[in-house]
Amino acid sequence: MRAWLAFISASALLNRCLDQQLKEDAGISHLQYEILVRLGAAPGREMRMTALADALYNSKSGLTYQVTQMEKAGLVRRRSCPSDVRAVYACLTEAGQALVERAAPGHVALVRELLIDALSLEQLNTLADGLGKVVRRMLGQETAAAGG
Amino acid sequence: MRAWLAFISASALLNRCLDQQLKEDAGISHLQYEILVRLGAAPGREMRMTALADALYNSKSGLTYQVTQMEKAGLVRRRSCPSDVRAVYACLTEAGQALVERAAPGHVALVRELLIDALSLEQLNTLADGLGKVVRRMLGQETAAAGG
DNA sequence: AGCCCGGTGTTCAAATTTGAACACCGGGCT
DNA sequence: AGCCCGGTGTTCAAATTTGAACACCGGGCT
Repeated sequence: MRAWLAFISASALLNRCLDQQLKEDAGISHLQYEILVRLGAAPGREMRMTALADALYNSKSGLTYQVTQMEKAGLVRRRSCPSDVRAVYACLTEAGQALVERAAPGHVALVRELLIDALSLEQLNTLADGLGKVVRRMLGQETAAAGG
Repeated sequence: MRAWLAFISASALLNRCLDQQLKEDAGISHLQYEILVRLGAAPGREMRMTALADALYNSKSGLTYQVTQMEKAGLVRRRSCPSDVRAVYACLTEAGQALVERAAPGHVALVRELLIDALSLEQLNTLADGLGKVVRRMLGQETAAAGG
């Protein structure tokens, strides 16, 4: 179970550390940063609320809260969908775009320092392959796992 | 950055899934389960509050809250230290011990199913070595990272 | 003995997360 | 057209987390 212990420790520490840095650096949480990044990478810089929640493995209500906060801060804007009245798009504003661009270098550098530089290229590839498979398995059998 | 993406995805999914199972299975959160396990493994089934918080990479106030909750549930008991009036020990009660023993098999089985069984022995060793190194590096330079 | 720095665990308010309930709409069926 | 199932995003209360402030004590120094 050495792998498991290392995994949860690394996970907790990395999250804590990155959250800290982003908060000092850009005044946003790691989750808010991820929201900005996803929106920035999406076509038209906008995404459906549900799609965004799924991409971040976050609850719908949690996302509603965060988007509301970020809208107050001017980083994001809500837009309703013309073809489906129920749907809501979250759009990246220019201020949001500017903030990601300002925060990204430091964030990427810290990830590199804490994770990438600690490992060999081979270790990184193994880690990416292995955890990628873990993620695909979990997404494929969420109900099976809950049942058994 | 494939490794990084896989890592945070796996981390979020695993945590969510394990939390879910423990809540259904034993009525406790993943954090509470970890507290019980650490106490169970400690000599005398007790630990200083600060030592416990450090071991779980948790804040002191967060631990105070959780221990209070668990004390109400009868899983844990507070004991003050005779040699240092400031110190407080959290001790595992018999009910707490019984709960871990009841919850552990299912938890371990799920970890095995979701993580261990998805990977080869070689992948597991690489992952344990790599992430272990990451953890040691982070613990060694927490202040350095905050400064740069 | 007296002072002071650093460590201990708790308290508090504010922020965030969680999950259930909700209002509302789309689309398939008759 | 009318019904109904399932999906959309939000609201709400309760639980939890966060971080600063706090009260208190230990131990080294004089």
